[in-house]
Amino acid sequence: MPELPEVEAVRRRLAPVMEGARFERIVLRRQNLRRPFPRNFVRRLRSRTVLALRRRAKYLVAELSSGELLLMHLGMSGSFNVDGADQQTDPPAEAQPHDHVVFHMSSGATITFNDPRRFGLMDLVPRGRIDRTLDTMGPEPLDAGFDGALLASACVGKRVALKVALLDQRVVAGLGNIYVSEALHRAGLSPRRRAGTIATSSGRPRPHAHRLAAAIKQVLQEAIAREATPSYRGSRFRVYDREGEPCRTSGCPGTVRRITQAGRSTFYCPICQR
DNA sequence: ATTGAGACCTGTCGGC
DNA sequence: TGCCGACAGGTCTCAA
Repeated sequence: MPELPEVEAVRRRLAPVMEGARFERIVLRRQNLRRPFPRNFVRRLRSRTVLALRRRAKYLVAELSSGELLLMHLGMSGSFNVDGADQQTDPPAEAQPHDHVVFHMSSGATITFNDPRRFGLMDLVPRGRIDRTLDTMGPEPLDAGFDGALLASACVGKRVALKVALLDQRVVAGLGNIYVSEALHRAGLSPRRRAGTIATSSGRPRPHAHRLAAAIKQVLQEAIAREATPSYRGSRFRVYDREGEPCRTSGCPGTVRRITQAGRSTFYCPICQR
């Protein structure tokens, strides 16, 4: 489930039981996820305190008292389960299939990472010299500095489809297949247009760029708000996974279409997205 | 340099 | 019921 809003929701759930707490015991149930765990993973975590739990794009970043950063990525199917923070008398939860990592924290919480597809990732990197992926990552779309001008400058001259460019984490950090479709629909822009068309040739933003940047922020903020509302019901998306259903732009007679771009499904309305 | 295709994994769902 | 292929919200690497 994890694009930026879902990862942010995970961060908010984990922060209270991780920040200020020590890793008392770490259980590794296998040696790798998408990649091998870093050398001495357990030893480098044990007895360290989590100073802060942050998010960068789709990564959770735990700042450790050792000066290292623990990077955690959920891949496609990763999730964290938290047990026992308040009820330390409860019996320990039964291990589930695909539980790969368990953190026993000094807060009393047991945090279990489960990931059936194992596209997830954990790594330890020195603070200050962040790894290649994090370093080359584009702007955080919810930061105040993210706007149409920044987006346009990242797209100048790009000939790839706008949809594909927005999935590129170097252009904007944290968007995934769902929210890209949603943002493009909200901005009224076709996923098929070349990315470079939101900027002039000199890199100045066209109006499209401002609309798109605003739509990205809205879509993400609304999703985060929904994550905080467990009782929320109803169809969450305007276009994603709605092939053949009516467009939800008011007054638009269009029908949602599904196409494949860069090997992934794109959903859009051919009438109101240009 | 940019771009597309394939790879990494398991689970689920629809069609036969 | 059971089997089989297509597909899934992410990234990385390789070759053109």
